[in-house]
Amino acid sequence: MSQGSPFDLLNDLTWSQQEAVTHFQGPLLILAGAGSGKTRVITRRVAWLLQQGVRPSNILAITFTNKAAGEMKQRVDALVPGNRVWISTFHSLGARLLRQYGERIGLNRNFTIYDQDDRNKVVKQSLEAAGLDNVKFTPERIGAAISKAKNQLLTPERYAATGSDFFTNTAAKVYAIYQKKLRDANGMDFDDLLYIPALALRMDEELRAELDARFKFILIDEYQDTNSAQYEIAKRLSIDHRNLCVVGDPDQSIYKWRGSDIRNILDFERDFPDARVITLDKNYRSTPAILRAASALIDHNRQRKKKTLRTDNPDGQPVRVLTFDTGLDEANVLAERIKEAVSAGKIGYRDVAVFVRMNALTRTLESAFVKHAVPFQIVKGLAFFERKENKDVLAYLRLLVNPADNISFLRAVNEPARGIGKVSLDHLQAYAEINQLSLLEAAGRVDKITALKGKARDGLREFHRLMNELRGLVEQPPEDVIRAVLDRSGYRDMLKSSGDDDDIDRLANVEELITSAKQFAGENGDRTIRDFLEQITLASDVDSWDERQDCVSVMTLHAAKGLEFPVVYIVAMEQGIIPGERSLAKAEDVEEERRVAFVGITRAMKELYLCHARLREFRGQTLYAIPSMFLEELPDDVAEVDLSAHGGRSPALDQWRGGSRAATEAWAELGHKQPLPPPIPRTVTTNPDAEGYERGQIVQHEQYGIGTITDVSGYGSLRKMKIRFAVGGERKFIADKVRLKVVTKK
DNA sequence: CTGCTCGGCCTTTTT
DNA sequence: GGCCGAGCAG
Repeated sequence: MSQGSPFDLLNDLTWSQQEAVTHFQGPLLILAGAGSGKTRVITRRVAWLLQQGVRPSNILAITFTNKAAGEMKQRVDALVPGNRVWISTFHSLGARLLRQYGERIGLNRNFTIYDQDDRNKVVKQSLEAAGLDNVKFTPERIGAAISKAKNQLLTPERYAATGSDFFTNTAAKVYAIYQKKLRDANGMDFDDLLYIPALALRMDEELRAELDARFKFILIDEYQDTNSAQYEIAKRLSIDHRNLCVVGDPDQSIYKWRGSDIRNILDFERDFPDARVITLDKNYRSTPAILRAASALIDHNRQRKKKTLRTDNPDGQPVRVLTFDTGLDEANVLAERIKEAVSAGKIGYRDVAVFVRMNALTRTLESAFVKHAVPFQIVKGLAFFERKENKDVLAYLRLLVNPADNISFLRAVNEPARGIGKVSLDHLQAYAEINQLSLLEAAGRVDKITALKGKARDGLREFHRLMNELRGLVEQPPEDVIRAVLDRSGYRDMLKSSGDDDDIDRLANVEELITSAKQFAGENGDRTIRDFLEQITLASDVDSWDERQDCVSVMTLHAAKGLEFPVVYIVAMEQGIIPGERSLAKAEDVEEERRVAFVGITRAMKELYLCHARLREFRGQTLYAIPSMFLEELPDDVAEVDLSAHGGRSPALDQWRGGSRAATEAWAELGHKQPLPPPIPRTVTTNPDAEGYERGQIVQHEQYGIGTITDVSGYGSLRKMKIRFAVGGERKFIADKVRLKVVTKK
């Protein structure tokens, strides 16, 4: 497509799509069903606005991932070359605004972006500082509460007012300390990147007006997954220039747990009464069979505006539900099937995607694909940068850019070992606290800290000197800085001289970091270490997806949002996995799980396979798995294919339950190389003496199935216990009332 | 005081 | 399987 007349931008679009593209001024809500060409509409709309004479710098387009932003940039550029439209994620926008305008509100632009890991560390420190580290709330839980509060634009004080229970009180106290610690360390967590700009836009009218005038046209993709802070930013930037266009699909809202609020899209018309609403419900992606499955499933959600997806695509093969004996079988058979289909020339590896509900499920797939020599990639963004050795090196870099970054200081200071242990660091932290210094500054005054001596003292002095020396390089090309850090910190020598074989790999990894930085800087001459670090931290999982490679893509259902594949497998469609165990208690949470499944199903273009196994190894134990309730909700034309050893009546399994020696042989005969899990006795021990129950025993309950006894207390008729079930979570029972089969003794 | 090893604990989804 | 804390040796 060339940059020619408006006609070129529109002639392959439907009437509703054209309407959406050519709506000029005023608020616009596009309700776009799955596969209805929404990316195409946004991209064309940006190009169309440019053709209408809107200046590129007046357009702001928000996407859900950096990858989507990059793709949109490319497509807009192909339509209108050389434009300078601002396309990014909300978080990148926030970071950029804070770097640009932060000084107006007293922020240093060299802030470090703290990821969730860092956040939890600061929360933990804050818990300790508040003397609350003995309470039973985990840093993760408190951190999640703080995150939620920020997403709702609640300051610590206002958050404290939302509840008077013990948890809220504790979290509110910690929140205040946490926020101070963050500011002192010149750190921003993910939520701050939205929270601070949103509050600034609320309070600083001058800034708000300036940015509103700058971003005259705003487009937001995946609007159903925005949170209050993001909504506030969008709204505040659309007061003088009310050209806010949002695109989304309530059925694909899958980030409620992260603070996204489905009401943002449902109430858009209330907030903008004059909004034009355009519905795109024609699907260009999938076969009718796949759409029937998707619709039947999502129809079970009660909190939902009814919507029908239509398509003119030819009917393909039926959607198939595949049943396996075990998760291991599932993985192996998948690998074989994919390999066969590719060998037969029907598809390429790149046409296939395998979706999982949880990252933990990729491991089995990984080994099966390796075993069968099926090329694959696991789409998990930061895996490389999350390796210990790379995190260590990145900590040095972060500390160079931001000397106040105490979290990075604590990580780097004794890596390689400089003889600085926990106790010495406690002394250092106490001194820093009293004198209002960063840890690095305190390390520079180590001679004044009498409690420190010997190796620790020398080590800290040396570390301080090293960081000073390296600081001079901070504006140098990123790869040079990393090289200098490796050389002068002793990190490379440590890896080189160790006898550990793994350290050879670690060395290769940190060297690879140099390559990665070089590549990053090569794309644009003036990129610094700071930009490199920001890019890494704000990367999303899909950003690492390389579609140029001819291989099977394995990813979570969440990462799959926005993508499409000719052939899709969803594995482990089992109760407790999807819907997840923790969602079962609340109907609205199960509805979100259903939307997660819906997102997965609607990624498929031609073939869709929904897989489940009868036994699944999970968290170190093998448990019976019940097929997902969502499978029951599919229409009748879905084909059920039982790929278990004997059509579901496996003698191996029966014998295994009996625990006979023959079971091992039968098992091996079926091609299972793994040893058998512990046998489950066939003899049923109903109602053994209530005193006989012990922690750690695996038991079976008539209604809830297999579970593990997690706690036993009391005696006789007062004896109580807790059992954690594979499905349905933990429940309490009175020992001599409950009917249980003991499956394995401890 | 540091640093290693072992054992117990928990595990959704992610910017 | 992976992380954290406890316990122990140097």
